[in-house]
Amino acid sequence: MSERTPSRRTPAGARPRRAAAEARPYHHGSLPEALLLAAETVLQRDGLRGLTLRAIAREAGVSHTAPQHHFGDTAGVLSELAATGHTRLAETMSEHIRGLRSTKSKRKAIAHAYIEFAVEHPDLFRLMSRNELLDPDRPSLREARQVSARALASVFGAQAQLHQDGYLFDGIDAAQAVAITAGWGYVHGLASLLVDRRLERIASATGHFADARALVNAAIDRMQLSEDA
Amino acid sequence: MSERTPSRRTPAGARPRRAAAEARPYHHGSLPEALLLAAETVLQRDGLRGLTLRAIAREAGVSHTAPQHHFGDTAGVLSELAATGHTRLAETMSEHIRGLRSTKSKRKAIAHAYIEFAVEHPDLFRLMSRNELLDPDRPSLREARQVSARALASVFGAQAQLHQDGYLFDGIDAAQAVAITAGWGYVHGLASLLVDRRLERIASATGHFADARALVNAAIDRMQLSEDA
DNA sequence: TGTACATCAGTGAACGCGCGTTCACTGATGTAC
DNA sequence: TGTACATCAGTGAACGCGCGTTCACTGATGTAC
Repeated sequence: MSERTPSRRTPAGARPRRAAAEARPYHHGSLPEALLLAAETVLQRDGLRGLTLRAIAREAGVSHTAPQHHFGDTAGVLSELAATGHTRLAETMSEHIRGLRSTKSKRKAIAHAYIEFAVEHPDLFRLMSRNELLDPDRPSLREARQVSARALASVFGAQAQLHQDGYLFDGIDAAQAVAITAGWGYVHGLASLLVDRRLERIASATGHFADARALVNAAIDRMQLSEDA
Repeated sequence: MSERTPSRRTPAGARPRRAAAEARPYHHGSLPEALLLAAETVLQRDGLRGLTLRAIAREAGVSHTAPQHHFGDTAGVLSELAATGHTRLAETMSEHIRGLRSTKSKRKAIAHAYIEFAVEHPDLFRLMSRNELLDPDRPSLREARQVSARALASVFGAQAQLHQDGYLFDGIDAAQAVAITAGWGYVHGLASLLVDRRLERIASATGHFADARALVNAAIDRMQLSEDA
């Protein structure tokens, strides 16, 4: 809105030269973080289409060349944003399965966590899948994806000892890879259909489900939950 | 390329006034169809980002206001394009299950058809899911979606007599809706992960699969194929 | 069979917009001596 | 403790680009009489 918004986090000892500027220091201090926050705000408000370098800068209240300085290009910001998404998704999933013992309950729980994340952050969820917009080789994104993949693999990959460090899937056998793919695919598909509003009609046609989310929940409960195929 | 490409379909009796124009009539005759073809060419070549009204017009060799004339706006063209995608997907699926008897074999076959379509037309497949870019109320899109949904429902929806006309899902019971959602979700998720290149690593880590597609095929063969949950 | 007129299909110049990028700059910080 | 200088962080004006949209137009077709 205003062109000179006062900084939200003015360091204690800052003595600004220009009185009119009201305590906004020339250097932001944590601009990259602030830009990512701004990016998410823009994403939620205007969708992926509105998520431009200039829009992010506007939202953060800095000049429109500042984001470029830190992230290089649009793909850079989007990749960092997608990385935080994966990190948060992984956290949600871990929380949901914490304390659960049976594979069955863990699978249900992680599926619900995945769906919940997608529903609560639909645009972020979509962004995380839009590889054409991202730079998949960015270390932060690579790592964050590995973390969320690890969570899924630990629950859907049956008997496995997954490598905690090093390359995530090194040495897993084919059956396990298939199990992980199947579980992930199922959950990802339900989440995608739900977020893209493709299930509205079928959900309402039955008269049995309050909404599409309820239908998806039922589908998760029907999920192949046993160890064997 | 050239500004005056001769029409591909000059009507037999056309007598162009300007000799230099080499038989391109003022009226195209089938511009909407030609524009959709051009749109798909652009989509394949430049991706969704490059799919603008002007690019489509360039590709079709007409003035850049012509598409607007027929489709109104970008969402109009994209919706029509998505509709043709759904129609073709439905055809592929129907072909794949033709002649098969067991539910099991039909489910496998329709899943493979879905995956195959996604792999062969990745950008079109993605477009079909991008509801933000489409006008879901366009009759052609609505109808085409219904046709492809019908194909899926006929195979994943267990015992049902599906309504052949009228509202597709009218009166189906909850269990059937869940079964359809589950089947569709599974297949859609696998297709999405595959198209978005999210399965490369896990596929190659096993040393067992030639590529991600092979992994997905294995996941389909593992699919829950029986009638009961 | 001809003429007038409405309607439809497509053109092309012009517009304003927001975008990413470049560039010379200024303000602040850190380091060498 | 001070001074000089390099480096980093952020600014703001200017640019060219492709986009969708508008508008007055022209060419072709169909219909009424």
